Amino acid sequence: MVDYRIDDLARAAGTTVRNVRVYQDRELLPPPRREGRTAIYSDAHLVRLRLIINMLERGYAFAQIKEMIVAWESGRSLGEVLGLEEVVGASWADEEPRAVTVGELRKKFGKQFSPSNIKRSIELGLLERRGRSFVSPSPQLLDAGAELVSLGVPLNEVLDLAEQLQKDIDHVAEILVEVVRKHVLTRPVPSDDEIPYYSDVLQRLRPLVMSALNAAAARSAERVIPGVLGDKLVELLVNTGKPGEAS
DNA sequence: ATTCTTACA
DNA sequence: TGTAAGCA
Repeated sequence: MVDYRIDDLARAAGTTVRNVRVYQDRELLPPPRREGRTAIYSDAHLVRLRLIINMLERGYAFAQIKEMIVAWESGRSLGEVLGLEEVVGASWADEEPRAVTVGELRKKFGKQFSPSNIKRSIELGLLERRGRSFVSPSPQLLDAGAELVSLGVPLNEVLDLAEQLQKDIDHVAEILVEVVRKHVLTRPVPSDDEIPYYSDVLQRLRPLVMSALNAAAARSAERVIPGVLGDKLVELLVNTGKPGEAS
């Protein structure tokens, strides 16, 4: 474990002793360990200090940085901090696998519920065999698919879509995670006092990726749907769809 | 010699 | 954010 005196810490982070003291007074930096009269900082402090400086450079005010840190420490996800949770709804957080009967699947997919489509769904991980019936690892995905089918999209193409979506999302998620790994989790083997921080980051990675994907998808949908369907059609659909809420 | 606190600009 | 005085 590497210790720093205040001067070492300031140098390592590329700031001044004075500023470190200010951040400390403002409670942006956790209280250092005390050895007699002098303050001893750890790598965790350095990581935090770099975060503070980074946010300052990006124009955040002290109060905002503190909010972030408090939220972080109280164990809330970044999504919650940014208020995305309300937009997303709790549904994105976690979903439980659900048992689905053959009868249910028949009802949802009608005569397109064929052995070959079942086989493909299983290959794609959309369904799992449980003896005579099935389990859906992601009921949301299943429902979304069922809705497309009920709208008249052939199940074959829905499965094509699911496969493509899976690949694309995997790719994007990998990029996000890799960026975090590269810039935040910089050590292959964290030191003892970094371990809490690392596990914190890992724990937040999942909700973080989901928030990011959701936000990006929402923006993308707004841009792409009118382009594909044509502005007039969308306008018509929006106005007739929710008469009460249409602006 | 260095750090810490307080205070002022 | 920098600087200074007085202290441990």
